[in-house]
Amino acid sequence: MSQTASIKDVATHAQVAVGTVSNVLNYPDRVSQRTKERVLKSIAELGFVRNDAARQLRAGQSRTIGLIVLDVGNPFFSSVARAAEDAATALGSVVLVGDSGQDASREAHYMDLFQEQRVQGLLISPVGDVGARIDTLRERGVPTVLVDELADTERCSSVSVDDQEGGYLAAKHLLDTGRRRLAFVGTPSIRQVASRLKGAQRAVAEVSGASVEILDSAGQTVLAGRQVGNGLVERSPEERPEAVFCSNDLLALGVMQSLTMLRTVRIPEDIALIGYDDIDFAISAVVPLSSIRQPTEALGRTAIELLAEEQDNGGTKHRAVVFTPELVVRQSTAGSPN
Amino acid sequence: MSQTASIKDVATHAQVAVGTVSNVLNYPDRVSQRTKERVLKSIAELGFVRNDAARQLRAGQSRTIGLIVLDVGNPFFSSVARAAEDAATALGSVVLVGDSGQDASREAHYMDLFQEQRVQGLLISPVGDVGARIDTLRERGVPTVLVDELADTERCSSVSVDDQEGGYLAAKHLLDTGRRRLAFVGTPSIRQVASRLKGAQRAVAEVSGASVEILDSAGQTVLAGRQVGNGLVERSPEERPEAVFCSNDLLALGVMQSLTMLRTVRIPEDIALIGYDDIDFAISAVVPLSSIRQPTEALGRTAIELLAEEQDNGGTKHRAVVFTPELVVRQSTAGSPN
DNA sequence: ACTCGTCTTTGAATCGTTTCATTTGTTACG
DNA sequence: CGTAACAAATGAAACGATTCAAAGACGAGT
Repeated sequence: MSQTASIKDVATHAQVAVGTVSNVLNYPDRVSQRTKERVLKSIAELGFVRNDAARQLRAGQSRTIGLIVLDVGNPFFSSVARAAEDAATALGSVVLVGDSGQDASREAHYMDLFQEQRVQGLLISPVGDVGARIDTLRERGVPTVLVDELADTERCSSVSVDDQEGGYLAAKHLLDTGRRRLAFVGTPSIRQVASRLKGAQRAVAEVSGASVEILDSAGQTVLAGRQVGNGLVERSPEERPEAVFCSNDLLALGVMQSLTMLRTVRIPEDIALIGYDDIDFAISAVVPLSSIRQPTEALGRTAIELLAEEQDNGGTKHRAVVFTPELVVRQSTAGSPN
Repeated sequence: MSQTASIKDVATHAQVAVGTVSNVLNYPDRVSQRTKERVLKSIAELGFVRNDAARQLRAGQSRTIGLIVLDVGNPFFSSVARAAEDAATALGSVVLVGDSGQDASREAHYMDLFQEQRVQGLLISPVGDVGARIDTLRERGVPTVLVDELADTERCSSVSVDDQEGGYLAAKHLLDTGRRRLAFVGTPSIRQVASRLKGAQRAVAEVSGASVEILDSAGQTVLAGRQVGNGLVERSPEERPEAVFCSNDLLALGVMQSLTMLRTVRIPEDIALIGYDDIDFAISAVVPLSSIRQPTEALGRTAIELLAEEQDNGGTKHRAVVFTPELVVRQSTAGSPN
């Protein structure tokens, strides 16, 4: 009564065979008008709802796509995730989002989970070394697309943004506006961050007398940025950098909070500040934040497209799509120092 | 070879019965040390991974909890979602997040999906009228907990925050600091927004000469806020409100962007501004934003707890937990007008 | 009346687990 | 030596859908 009705119950109720009910659901054209009506009526009366587990078991595959991101709280990733979800929905699939929190063991946990769920495919911003697992998945027919990370196209496809170029753009901009003593804030143990740093260092190397100091942050969050900012405020003015490049906007906003809190440091006059990602909140910061914009929607959409491609070609051909980031100048890097 | 191994393959390989393999996985104590080792070795060699669909089919229920939110891009909801995920993980469950985007049909879509997945339970911030569906789910043994919405405890449990009180606190604060002509920005068709408005109106009614104008926004996003803000900037100074209460922080940040863009309006001198939710970005806004803080972690955690309670008592008893919001004063409402 | 072709319907087999009543094996004790 | 008691291993049945070869229904053509 109150329990869920199965296809068998529907068949009994409508006085047809189970196969017929299944046909009504999956191949309506094969069933005569009269029978179809009767079956649909029974379905409605019993409140029948398909059991997805049974379907999947039979089909051998789910309609689910796994997505593992570094931090869902980060607007960059939530934007990518949303774009991926929309694209997947259009294809009749569902996206399951897992948050690794930049922790390799949580990442592994989600990979296990997704493998147990027999996902159609996997989108992942990797933390740990996932190469071997990706190989295993590919052998078993589960294509993987790296997100925000360049892949070896022998192995799998990827969508990414040229992080080194982004880092170069940011540092170049700071140098172009007259700053020489730069600081880089971030966690270089993360590959994207390391690349951005490398790009920045390349720009610095091009200008004589320019330098870049590395400030390792404890994470990539607003809180971590605030800690780094506090450290800067405590320094004597001459020891402070003239410009700070943060490896993402959350960090930059945190640094900005610390710097502006005590009003002893002015942005951009004393210290210029630039972030990365151009999240929606960058423009409405205390001092509107310059940043490097990444095409998040395109990333999410393309990731799903590449996955579909792999499914079509049986996971034999891989493609690496690389987008180019864009400099967005706002007040936080305006004018020049002195 | 490259295909996935089943429990049967493992059994053959380890020369035991399928039931034994299952026991190794689920009741290791029932199996002798020697057999266990042999089976585990086979599992490793074949790279066996449990098929979750088959497990669920047999079990009749999944380890999944569905969560439907109004907007994952909103830090309020992403924070609630994260807390719920953490709490669920501790219980060995997984949370599937669906974004209704405040659209009843997308909401219905996700409810269908979750029902097909035979979720353990459902957490939902409802848009449309979901009462009937919740009843159906309950009859079928799927408990529901309303999130950020007060429930009729005859029907289901809920976790919410006293929105009317929050609205009252916000408006009272504006009035206490001397403002009289208030404006409320939001979409009152959303219940939470309507309650906040009601609370604000109550506060206004207590002060003679005070008034509140309602500015209906097209959504609850930064963009919608910017549109409303543009409208305010265009008004002559005497037609502008002295204080603006936005039904969430995203709107408030949008309004702030418009107002500060042209520098003709000063915050808080000309117009005081207060938001709602106290998202992380409120503090780092152009003018640090006053807001009403909601206990998001507690909401998410408690939602999962209530779900667990319902599972224990068979969905017979329901409980409505209501949290109290808190005023957070920052610069955007400092001082007094004139 | 018979055959052929087309359209519809049937129901057993299958997917990969878990469960549980049985069987088999081992040890202890009278 | 017989058997009770317990531990370990077995394998068929069940979960609920989809698939597909086969059977059934019906009309048209000869």
